[in-house]
Amino acid sequence: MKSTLTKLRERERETRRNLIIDAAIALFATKPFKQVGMRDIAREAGMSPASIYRYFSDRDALFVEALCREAEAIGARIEEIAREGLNQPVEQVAVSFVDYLMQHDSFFQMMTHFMIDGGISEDALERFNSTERSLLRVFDTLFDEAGAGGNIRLISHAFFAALNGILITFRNYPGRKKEESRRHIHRLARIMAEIFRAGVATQGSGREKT
Amino acid sequence: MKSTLTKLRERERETRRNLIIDAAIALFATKPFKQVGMRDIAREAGMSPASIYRYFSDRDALFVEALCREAEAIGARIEEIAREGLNQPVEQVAVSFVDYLMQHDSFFQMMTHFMIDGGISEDALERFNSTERSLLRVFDTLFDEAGAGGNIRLISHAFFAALNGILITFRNYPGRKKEESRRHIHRLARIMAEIFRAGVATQGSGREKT
DNA sequence: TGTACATCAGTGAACGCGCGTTCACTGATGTAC
DNA sequence: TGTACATCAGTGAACGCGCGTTCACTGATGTAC
Repeated sequence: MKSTLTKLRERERETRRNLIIDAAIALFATKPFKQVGMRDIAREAGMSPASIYRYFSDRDALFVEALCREAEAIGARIEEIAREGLNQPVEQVAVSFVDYLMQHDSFFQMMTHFMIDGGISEDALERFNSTERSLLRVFDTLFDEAGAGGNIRLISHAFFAALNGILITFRNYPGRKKEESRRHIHRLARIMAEIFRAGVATQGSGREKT
Repeated sequence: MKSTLTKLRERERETRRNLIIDAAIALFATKPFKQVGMRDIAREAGMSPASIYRYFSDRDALFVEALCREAEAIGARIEEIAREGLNQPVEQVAVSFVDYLMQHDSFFQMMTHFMIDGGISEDALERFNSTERSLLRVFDTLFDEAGAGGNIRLISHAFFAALNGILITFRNYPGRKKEESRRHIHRLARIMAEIFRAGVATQGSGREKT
């Protein structure tokens, strides 16, 4: 009897927790990552700032949770696109990936934040990483099915990194309107995919000589 | 007479200014970008924090100046490597580029900072951008001389972005020691170069269909 | 040569603000007997 | 059924701290006459 009751309570606790994450995500759609503060999230979630700390040890823990949830969503979407098996899965994935992250700008900012500024807590980092790894795995299978030669793991790492790089470098390329940037990024993503398909097919990249 | 005097004064002013930038750069070698504050720089330059504001309108202005100086250094180095005309210029450039930025970690952090977090002053942004453009031009000529087909500008954009992406994604890949990360990044840079050489030669990437 | 005034570099201390986080407390719900 | 106590969610206000930036002032150097 006791156990069912505690279970109930835990479930409720879990929903509360998710509610907070939802609030954060909702705000990320509104303004840039760095401008989303604990007070904002509390207001959005309909509670006091102090309450959040009953569910998350600190800001990073909450943000990592949100980030991971999003990363999983991206992974699922990519997987789906790859599985639909159109004629050019790599191109499709590339464009979808960059487009998604452009559409969810705060998440990209958050991702780079965690990647660049070190000093995250051990747990958060572990959590973030396992998510990143599973995202990379999706890219692995993509190139596997595209019949890439050589070290597939390295190629998919390179591809994933390349797409991130496109976003970082040209997301805010100044003197360009938003729509122009989008087009440019799309074009670069497609070119990147083409280059990878061609470059990967013709040679066994990734044989480690060292 | 007056003009020579004012010129003298201006020159002195210029040296002071450079001295401050030097101080900032020296600190960047010591600790991460975000941890370098105005007080630190002042101490390093041997002056009071308030004095810095006689030479720079604000923090961003100073940092952009430092960033641009570094970017020019990188550009020069890349150009030299490309000009030395060894058998694999693209690979060489790729590896040198990522290695340089790993060795000057704070600059990479600074670069991404300016790229990701918008809201820089108009002038700073303009300054930063012209430097970025000239760096991109170095990559342009690299691919030009490598005999790339298609739209060279787009290819070099993609390559530049890809290298940035490698750094961002794997610079701090956790669970890896620093030396391992370095090796992995080097390997990815080399693979990226190989893929680009192969992928760019075989097809005319970048024909805009849209 | 001397005096009054303008200009400008330089400064330590203080301001101001944002923001994550904690404090001390309230109120509801469950438990023991 | 009632009473005393434990547990836990929730909270507004306050704390604390970092840090960019400004203030009010000093001192040296140049200029005018």
